Amino acid sequence: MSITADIIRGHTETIILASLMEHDSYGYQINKDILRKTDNRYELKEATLYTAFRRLEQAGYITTYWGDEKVGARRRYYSITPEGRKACQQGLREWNEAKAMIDRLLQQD
Amino acid sequence: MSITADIIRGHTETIILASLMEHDSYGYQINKDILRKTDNRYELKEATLYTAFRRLEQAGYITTYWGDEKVGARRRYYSITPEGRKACQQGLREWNEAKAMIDRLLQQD
DNA sequence: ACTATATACTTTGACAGGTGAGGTATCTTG
DNA sequence: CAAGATACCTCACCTGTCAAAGTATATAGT
Repeated sequence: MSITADIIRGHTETIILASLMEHDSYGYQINKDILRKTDNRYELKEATLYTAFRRLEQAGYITTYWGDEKVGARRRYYSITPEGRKACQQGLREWNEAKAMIDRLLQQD
Repeated sequence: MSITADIIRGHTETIILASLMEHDSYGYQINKDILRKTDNRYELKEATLYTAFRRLEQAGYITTYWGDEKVGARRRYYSITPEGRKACQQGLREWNEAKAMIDRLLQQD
């Protein structure tokens, strides 16, 4: 596992939820959005992405439906639920707390 | 695993190295330092701490020696090596990069 | 026509770090 | 003398990540 992935670990679900907060989307698109937002520095591995979707669905944080593409590959769209929105906000709060904590632990004083 | 632990995952080694950057120390003390620095909000589990020591030693980032306590339980002290200092600085750089990336991915825009 | 590339989703098995639970031993305090 | 703090260690298990493989459609280049 790359170091970056290990650092990201634990934020994957919140990152996906944050992306779905903007609008419904599908796996491939979400990953491309992540790639764009990070200036091509990071994207989730497919297996990681899709297993995260399963967990989020199981938790009731997202729902899913098939797109009605006439051309190209089929797309499975995901929609965030009210519980998912709460979980996203909670994840964001936890991130801010963890960030402050780690910053304090790593700063030389 | 607690949510916090999952977020911290991947920083454990850098946190320990950062602590040893200040001065040689031993497991129990390092953990108490972490607890103090985070206002009692976080400490490593013992198993996590000691397995991390083994990894860091194996990687050549720390060396170890027994303290010469006349009273009380024996203490195994750890000392950071030049390679460990480099790894700590590298870990700090990676943390700052990852932090900026996650911040961008989680911010609503 | 064929090849490569991009889009798009899925499953399987393995790996690595974190952790609960258990153990050992010493010292201090009530 | 029991309880709690100090101090260390190991094992088995869990969970998220990921490499690898597979399926299918569309497009661009040769």
